[in-house]
Amino acid sequence: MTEEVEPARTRILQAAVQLFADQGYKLASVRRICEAAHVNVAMVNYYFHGKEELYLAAFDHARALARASAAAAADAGPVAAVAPVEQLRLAIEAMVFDMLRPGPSSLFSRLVARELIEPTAAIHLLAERDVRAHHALFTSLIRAVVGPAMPDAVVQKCVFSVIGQAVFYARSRIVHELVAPEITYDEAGTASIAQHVSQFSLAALDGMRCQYAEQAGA
Amino acid sequence: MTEEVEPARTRILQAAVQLFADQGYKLASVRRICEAAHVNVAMVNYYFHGKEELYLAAFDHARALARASAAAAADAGPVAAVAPVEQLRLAIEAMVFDMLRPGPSSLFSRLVARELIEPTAAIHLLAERDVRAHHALFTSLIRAVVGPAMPDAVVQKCVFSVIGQAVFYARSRIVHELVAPEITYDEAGTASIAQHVSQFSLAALDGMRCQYAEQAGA
DNA sequence: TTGAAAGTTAAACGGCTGTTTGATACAATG
DNA sequence: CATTGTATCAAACAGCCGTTTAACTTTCAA
Repeated sequence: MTEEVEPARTRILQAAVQLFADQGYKLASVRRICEAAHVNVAMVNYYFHGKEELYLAAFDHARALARASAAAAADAGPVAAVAPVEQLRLAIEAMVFDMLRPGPSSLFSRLVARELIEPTAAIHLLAERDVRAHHALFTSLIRAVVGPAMPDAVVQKCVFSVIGQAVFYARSRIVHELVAPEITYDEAGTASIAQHVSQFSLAALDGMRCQYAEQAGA
Repeated sequence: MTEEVEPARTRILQAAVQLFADQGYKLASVRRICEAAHVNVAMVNYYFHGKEELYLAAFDHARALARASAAAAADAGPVAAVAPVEQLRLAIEAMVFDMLRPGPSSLFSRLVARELIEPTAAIHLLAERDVRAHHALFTSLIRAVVGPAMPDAVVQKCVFSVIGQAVFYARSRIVHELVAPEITYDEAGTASIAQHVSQFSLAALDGMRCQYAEQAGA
C-alpha cells in the first residue's frame, strides 16, 4: 500500500504549480505545498535548493504541461494560410481562453498572468524566458494587421493593450462578478469574454490603422 | 523638541496608505508601518482594532486626499458642454494618468488598482464603496459614445477592457521596461501611455458602434 | 490636589514562515 | 556481509507576523 505512484519530486512539482497559480508565490507556503504533495517539509530543500528554485522549477513543469496539451490540440491538421487578422483573432481568443479556463492546461498561463502584475524576484528570468516570446508573437501579428505605417512604439503599446485586457479578465473575476454579475465565467461566459477581447482589440487596431494610413497618405 | 507635528493616528494612516499602495496588504506589515510612522507597534490596535480595519481606514484617508487634490485641480473653471467622445477621452486619460504618476495624489488610485487584481477580504466593501461609482461613470460615458444599439452586456465588457488596460499599465511596469524598454514611465512617457489607451479604446468603441449600427440598420 | 481618562511604551504571546539538523530506513554496490 | 549513497522523516531552528498585556506617562477636569 505505498500508493503515490508518482515519485516525490514530481508530486511536489504538481502541488507547487497548483498552489503557486492559485495563491501566488508568497501565500503558497512550502508547508502547504508539501502537505498537498504528501511529503515532508524537508523534501523541498532536498530536491530544490529552496522555495525560489522550486518556483522556477514549477514554471518549467507547467510550461512543459502546457506545451504537451497544446501540441495535442494542434493535431487538428494543417491550418493552411489564413489572413493576418484571423491569425491575430485566434491568438487573442486562445490567450484569453487559456488564462480563464480552469483545469491543469491553464496553469502555466495563470502563473505568467500572476507574475505579470505581481512580479517576484524571478521576474527577470521569466521575462527573458517566457514573456518575450509571447510578446514577440503578438508584436508580429499586430504589425501584420496594422501595416507598416504605424510606428514601432505604438505597436508595442497595442500589444500591451491586448494582453492587459486578458490579464485583467483573468485576475479580477471576483470584482467583475461583484460589479457586473451578468458577466459569468462558465464555459459560455469565458467564450464570450474571449470573443469580446478579440473583437474590441481588432476594432481598435483597424481604427488606428486607418488613422496612420491617412497620415501617410496626406 | 517633540517634533512629529502630526498626531500619531494621522502619521499611522499616512504611512499605512503609502506602504499598502507600494507593497500590498500582506507585504506591508504592521511593524513596518509603525516604524515608518515613528510609533509603537501597539498603536495600530489602539486606534484601529487591527490590521484589517487599518486597511479600510487607509482607503478612507487616501480617498479623502484624492478628493481634495481633485477638487483643487477642477478649479479650472466650468468645462462647458463637450461631446461624449471628448468626455470619455478625458476620463480615460485622467484615470491612466492617475494610476501611473508618482506622488501622494495617486495613492488612492494605486490602492484601488491593486485591490482590483489581488483582492483582499475587504474587496466586497470596497467594490460597493469605490469601484461601483467608477464603473458606473465609465458605463454611462461609453453608452453615450456607442449609442443605444449595443447590448448592455457588451458595454459592460467594454468598460472592463478600458479599465483593464489602465490597471495593466499601472501594475506591470517592470515587465514593460524589461520587454519593451522604449516604453518609459517619466512624465512624457506617462502622458504618451494615457493618450494611447484613450486612442486605442475610442477606436475600438467606434468600430464596435459601427458594427452594431449596421446590424440595427439591416 | 486628586483621580480618572487618554496616550504611549517595552515586552511578550502564540502562530506561521523558510530552512537545517540528525537520525532513520532502504537499496545497490564492493 | 559490509559499505556507500539516496530517500525520507520528525524535530528543531531563527525570524517575522498580528496581537495582547501590563506598566508607564501625560492630560485635564473635578
